[in-house]
Amino acid sequence: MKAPLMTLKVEPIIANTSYQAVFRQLESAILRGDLAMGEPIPTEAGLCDMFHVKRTTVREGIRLLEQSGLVTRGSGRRLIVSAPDARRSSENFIRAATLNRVTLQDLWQVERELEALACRLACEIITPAQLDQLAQNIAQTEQQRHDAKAVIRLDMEFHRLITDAAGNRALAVARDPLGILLYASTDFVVTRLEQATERMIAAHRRVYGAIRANDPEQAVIWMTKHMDDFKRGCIMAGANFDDPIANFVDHDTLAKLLNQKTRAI
Amino acid sequence: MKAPLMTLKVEPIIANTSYQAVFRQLESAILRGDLAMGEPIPTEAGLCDMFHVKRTTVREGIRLLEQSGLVTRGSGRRLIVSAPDARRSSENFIRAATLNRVTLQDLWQVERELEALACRLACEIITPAQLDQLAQNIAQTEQQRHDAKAVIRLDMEFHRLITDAAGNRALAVARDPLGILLYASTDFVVTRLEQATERMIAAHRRVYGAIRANDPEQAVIWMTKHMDDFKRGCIMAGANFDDPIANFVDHDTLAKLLNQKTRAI
DNA sequence: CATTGACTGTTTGTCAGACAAAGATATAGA
DNA sequence: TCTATATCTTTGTCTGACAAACAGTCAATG
Repeated sequence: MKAPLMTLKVEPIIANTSYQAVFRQLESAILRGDLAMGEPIPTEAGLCDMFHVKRTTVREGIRLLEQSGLVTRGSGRRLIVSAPDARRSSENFIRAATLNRVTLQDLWQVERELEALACRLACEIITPAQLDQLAQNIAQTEQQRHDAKAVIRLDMEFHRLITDAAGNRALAVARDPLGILLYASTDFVVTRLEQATERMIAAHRRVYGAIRANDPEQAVIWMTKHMDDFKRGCIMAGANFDDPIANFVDHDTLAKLLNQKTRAI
Repeated sequence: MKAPLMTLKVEPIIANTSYQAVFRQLESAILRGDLAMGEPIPTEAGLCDMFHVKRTTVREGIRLLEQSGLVTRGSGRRLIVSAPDARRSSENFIRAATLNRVTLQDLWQVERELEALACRLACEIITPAQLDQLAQNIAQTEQQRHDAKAVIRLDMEFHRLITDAAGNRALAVARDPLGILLYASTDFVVTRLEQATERMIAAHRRVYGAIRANDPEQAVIWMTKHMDDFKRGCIMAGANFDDPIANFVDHDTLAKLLNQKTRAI
């Protein structure tokens, strides 16, 4: 009697609420380009008229829009249409990774590959200005080699500079959160192993040299060594690579890293 | 006169609203584990008491939480705490990629690398059951080789199966949206080039064989060939790889792909 | 003339209270 | 014990209101 119902293939009923409908329509309008980037969205009162719902409903829909990064707060109160930035993607990824028990190993494996790709791509198209930035980064790292926090920050920046130089926006979006999460758990490595910093600087110099010389193979080789070194350092410092990242990163650290300079992709 | 002000480094003032504060606190509670996964969040009335704000404010905060994927609708009306799933990450990435003018080339370069990584990782730990699924997928593709839509779907599934078999959650989250976007623009390749499907099937068979034989190198080689083939096919079919993906994918197609089977990560 | 300051209307953020409908729970009847 | 009904909770939406922040105008001031 009941059995047939179990075998019946049905789609779950999606109870669409009004505020979700408001969100979907505004989302479509933005993706379609009907709401121009940089322009403010209509006023709440205006949206009320358009959708024939009350302000409370409109506002709840706008909150969904806000959190998805399709509108941001400009100087005034009005919300202006904008493209979701890397920071928001990173936030999303970090939340998902933390709660889904992603391990340090998981992150590292992917990051290792993407860094290599970034090196390869960067070789061909890196600009002199970007090369300068890399050189400057290395110089700063050498100067502040005894300031663990500064070293971590500069290491993150080094990798981010290479990713930027690769000129691949998809890569930038994909790698950013990995880098943030991975390096958020680096501090104990740098602080506990004196040589770690020195090895890091040496590796950075090699990678820089290879990219400058437009030698993708060498760049990839050294970057990979650098990443392997990183893992070895973590393990020597007592990290279990199969532990979920939530074990390594406290939320304060993460929040600070996330709120660092945001780069438009 | 004005110059000094321009050089003064100041941070823009962020006017924190109450509903954002509600969101942040609930977010923290979830990430910290104070609100257990699978449990419903407190009722709106309860939250009003806790935060000393009115229901409208609480509700707007909850909308932010909802859109970030930290709560989902269960069977009832109550919102239950949950980890953001791959689908949500994909939605976010797709929005960001579309609006930031990510090109087909960008996507393809990253996807190519991640597919290779997935193959390498899958070799070591793939289960017999997962191998069976791959074999079954290939068989189905052969059967339905003349149904373009089915072929695309099965191709997507093939790559997803390999990613799953790689057992790396970070990889899964990173690759999923790339796959969706990339294959959302494949249909014209398959429909215009008769041989495309045949070459695809052949490549899939090779990759499957290599993974089954636990031969990472061969698996990567064939997967890479497969990806290169894909690009060549697109270009032969008239696609300009440097065009933003928005040019290739219409929103309806995308919506359908996104609403396909969601897999928990 | 450029700047400042006050005035005005608009828009947003928050509050207060209300009600219908959908779920959840309890209660009575088989 | 199980089922069906009644009752209570909770959510989604509406109504109306108000203070604070913002944009614009326009006169006063140096």
